[in-house]
Amino acid sequence: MELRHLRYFVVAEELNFCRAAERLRIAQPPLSVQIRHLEEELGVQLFYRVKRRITLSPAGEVLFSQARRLLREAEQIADQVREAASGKPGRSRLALSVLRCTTFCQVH
Amino acid sequence: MELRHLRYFVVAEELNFCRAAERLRIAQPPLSVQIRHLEEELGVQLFYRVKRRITLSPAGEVLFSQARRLLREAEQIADQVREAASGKPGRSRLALSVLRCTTFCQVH
DNA sequence: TAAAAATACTCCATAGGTATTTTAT
DNA sequence: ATAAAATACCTATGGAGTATTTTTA
Repeated sequence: MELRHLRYFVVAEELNFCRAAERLRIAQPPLSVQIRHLEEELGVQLFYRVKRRITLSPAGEVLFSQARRLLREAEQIADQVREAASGKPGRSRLALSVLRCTTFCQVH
Repeated sequence: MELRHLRYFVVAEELNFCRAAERLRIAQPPLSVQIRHLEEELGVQLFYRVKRRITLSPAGEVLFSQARRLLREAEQIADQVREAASGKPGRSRLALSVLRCTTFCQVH
């Protein structure tokens, strides 16, 4: 599983694959393929495909909220790293939130 | 940035690139290249390369702890999704911890 | 001399594109 | 007729390997 799969998945959730592909600036078939790869790797069906209409499966709903969170955290990490390199501690509310959450997770 | 970069990076941190590459079952040059790509994308130096000896930069240290956490969370997400698909709520301590942390992060 | 990182290629796996088919509006 | 997903096939980007160089211990 790569972040690319999750980036595609979270966009694909709220639209049909055609419009999602447009948003992602890729063609529709590659998007369908990547979603299928993700499903195969997880061993789980993420979308119900019924009559050329896609809807999220329960597992897909779990992945949607979690994937969105993970992608947001990945962005925050990149920001933190850049801040650390620029010398400034950069105590933004966002960065602090991440730090607090990290501590919370490590404790539990 | 992809999870692959972070997987390579966290292994590379604790060893020299040669031994890290062995652990990752890839050759040393591709590992060096991927680390460099990560540095280029972040626009940040992660390792000090002094006299063919590598050490973590401050930004690298930030990334190390955060990347380890993100990779762990990615694993937990995959587990959660598989559990959701298998029908069982699967209230493992790990899964609960993630859920709690998610709530915490979303609130703040 | 040995050991480790970087450089310069070569190769190939696979992400992404194009064309087409299928199916349900 | 239209629109959307899937299938088949092709292309090409870039990840990974091999060989070599550089540098330091």
